[in-house]
Amino acid sequence: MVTRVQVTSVVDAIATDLRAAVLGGELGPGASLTEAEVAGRYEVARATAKAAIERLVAEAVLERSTNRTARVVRLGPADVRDIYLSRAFLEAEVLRRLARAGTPVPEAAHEANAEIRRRWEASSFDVVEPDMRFHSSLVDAVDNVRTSRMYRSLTSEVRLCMAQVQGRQLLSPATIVAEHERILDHVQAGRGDAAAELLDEHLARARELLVGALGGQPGPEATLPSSVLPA
Amino acid sequence: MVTRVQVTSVVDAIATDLRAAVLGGELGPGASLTEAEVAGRYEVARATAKAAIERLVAEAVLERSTNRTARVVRLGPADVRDIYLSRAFLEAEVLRRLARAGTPVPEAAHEANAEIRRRWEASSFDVVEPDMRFHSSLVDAVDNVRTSRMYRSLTSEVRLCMAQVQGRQLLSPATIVAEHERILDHVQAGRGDAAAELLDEHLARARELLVGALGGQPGPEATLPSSVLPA
DNA sequence: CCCGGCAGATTGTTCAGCAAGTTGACTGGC
DNA sequence: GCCAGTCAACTTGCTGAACAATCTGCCGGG
Repeated sequence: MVTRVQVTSVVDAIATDLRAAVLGGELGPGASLTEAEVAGRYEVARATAKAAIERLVAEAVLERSTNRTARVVRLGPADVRDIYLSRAFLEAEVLRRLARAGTPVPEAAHEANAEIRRRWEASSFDVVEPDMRFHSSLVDAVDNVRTSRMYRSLTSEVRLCMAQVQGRQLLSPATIVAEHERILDHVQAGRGDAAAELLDEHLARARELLVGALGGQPGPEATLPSSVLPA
Repeated sequence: MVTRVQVTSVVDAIATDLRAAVLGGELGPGASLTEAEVAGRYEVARATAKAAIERLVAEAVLERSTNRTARVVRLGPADVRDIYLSRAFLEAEVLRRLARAGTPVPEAAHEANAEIRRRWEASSFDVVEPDMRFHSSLVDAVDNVRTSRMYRSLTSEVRLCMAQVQGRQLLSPATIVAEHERILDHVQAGRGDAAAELLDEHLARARELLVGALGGQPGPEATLPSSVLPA
């Protein structure tokens, strides 16, 4: 049997650590990251720090323009809407394709949803990890590497959102579990359109709560019944 | 009035030039690109060449694993299917949303299609640029920066495919123009599902021709009538 | 013929340094 | 007091040289 080992370069390790720091909230939005600063903190050459920073800029974790120092991105209401809408685009179509192709719902999706339920019953409200896992497992089920890759970049930004609203309560786990369940049912039964519609509402609700937590005004659609939610 | 100037760093310029070389076919699939080689060719420091190469690796124009020299990616039949399927995912949903929201079809889409027709009437068969523009303009019409960004990374890979089949004739311009026209009609009339279905067939056909040109075996669905094309 | 090891090529990373660009504070004029 | 211009400190973009670790191909020994 072949066991693959993950060779991580120094740049990799630093990028990973910095990403964790941002996602963990140790580096808040707008925090500046100088090349020399990073180089000093990890005791590496400036070129190495530069490479790590550039990688995170490419990942949209940091932002920087020429000759200016990198900062942790600050996601505003417009960004959240943009992110959640593109999520909806991808995921809705994925559900339709899964339903049409009759692909059985992946076990991982059920498992992830069960994990949310378990945490909720254990009075834990930190369910973003299994929630992400639920959605990702569905996208991965279409077995398309580019689609999975694109979705991963979106989840990374969603995590960033979560880090920036730090523990603020959003959708209740109970609601999440129930809606996920219904989505899976629709997919399993081949009702792609229904699944897509439900997902749209699910994401729209989460999105507006997130926008609210970030201090934005609710979108116009937030006051309409979900059945007429615009695309 | 404020005019924005595009400041391009050396790394930028080199990456752009190398990308053009790959897309222009001067660097065929599998061609190796040493850091020292690039540094020498442009008379820059190796670190600069390295950065340019890494950027192209991130763009999936080049590929490289640790301690190994970068090569121009060679796209196989599996890659083409993967790319075109993810294109279909994104674009189909875009068409549905445009149709549902009643967004008027962007002028740029009509214009791009007209350009294809003009070139065809001028007996030119190089219509990939306006073809791409047609599809991109539709995606851009939903006005979602992340979606546009994801689609752009796909078109970049499609261009790479085109570079690797070098002028081989694929879909006839006449077919392309007609199908585009019908897709626009469906969208304009609010028939999202019909538009999505048609797009699926359009892309599936292009995909299998491309796979054939790359020497792959046609997919199982290629022999079925397009009406039952799987998702 | 196969295997091991050696030499050259290539990458990962460091260090020191310079030019250009940015930032912020200080100063002088109004 | 406020604005504009100047200047110094900080920061980034890029360079050139260097060294260790890794990879590749070749050659000789078994």
